[in-house]
Amino acid sequence: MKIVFLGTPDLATPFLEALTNEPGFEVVAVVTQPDRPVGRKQILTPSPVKELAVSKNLQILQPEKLRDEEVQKQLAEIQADIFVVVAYGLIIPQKVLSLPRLGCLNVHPSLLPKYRGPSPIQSAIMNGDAESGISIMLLDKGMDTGPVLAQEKFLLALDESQISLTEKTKQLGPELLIETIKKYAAGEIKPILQDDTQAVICKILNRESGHIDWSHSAKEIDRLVRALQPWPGCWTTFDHNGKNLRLKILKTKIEEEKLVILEVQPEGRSSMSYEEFERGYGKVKME
RNA sequence: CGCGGGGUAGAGCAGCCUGGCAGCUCGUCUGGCUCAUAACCAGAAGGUCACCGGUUCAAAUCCGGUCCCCGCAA
Repeated sequence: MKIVFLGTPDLATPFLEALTNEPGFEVVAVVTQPDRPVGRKQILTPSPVKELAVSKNLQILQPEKLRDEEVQKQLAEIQADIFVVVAYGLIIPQKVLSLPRLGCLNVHPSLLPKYRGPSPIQSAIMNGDAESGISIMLLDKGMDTGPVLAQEKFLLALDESQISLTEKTKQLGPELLIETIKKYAAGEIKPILQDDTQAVICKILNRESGHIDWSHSAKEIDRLVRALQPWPGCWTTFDHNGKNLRLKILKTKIEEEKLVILEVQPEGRSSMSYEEFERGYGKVKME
């Protein structure tokens, strides 16, 4: 089976890894976002998926847009049986979706139709859900609206974080994906349409999403911190010798219904425990 | 050359603007108090003020350069 893989961040790499290791599967091309300038020095950096693809000597495509006709022609010539999309991050036009014989399969880290959209992992934690999961679905023209082929459900830990939930997805997802592709290709799966009335749509996150509103409850703030770490991260500001500085809140916990701040990082400084912070900066008013 | 903050005792910070004894909170060590303690009291050790050069009677502080860490932005 000839597969084209579309993905970009670290989350996508174990899926590509699993596909390349599976006997009978052949990843004939990898599509990932163009190298982006990263960090303070704006160094042009390849995506994690690209790095993996390079190490496996796979053909790589990095179009700025999939709307580009030249790219579409290239993808058509590959004559893939199926496209697999994991956190690609760019819109895939209808024309491209209809290229492969078996369609375009997507891994989405939530129990669709819950958390359609770009921040399913963070949303599940932010909302304090007791369970979440992974869905394998067929892409159609809507955003995460296509029929579902398989789902795996699991419980969330009380201190579940974006990091741990992402890790869970990386551990459980690839196997589910491989199984699903096999069964689907064999005609053993009947795609189940999503119940649009149950759909929950999550928003794209940005820096401001992590700006802590101290009028919120301790539990809400704790969940926000767990959901947004490491990106976009939670922060507040405080006054230090007349300067208003930003303070990243890296780690918190709930103790006796109260919010306990465990680890912070002041602007211009490295991360430190809250005890250390308080020793040096004194009691500060966060706003 | 995208914008900005920082490097001072083991940790976290002040001091720099306006040059003049190296400070604070905590930790460590010693002794005391206590049934006991992370508490309290008394005392002590611990510093190449990132590095290199310049100015000066005198530099953590002013000037120039180098290295390293970080926030914003992307």
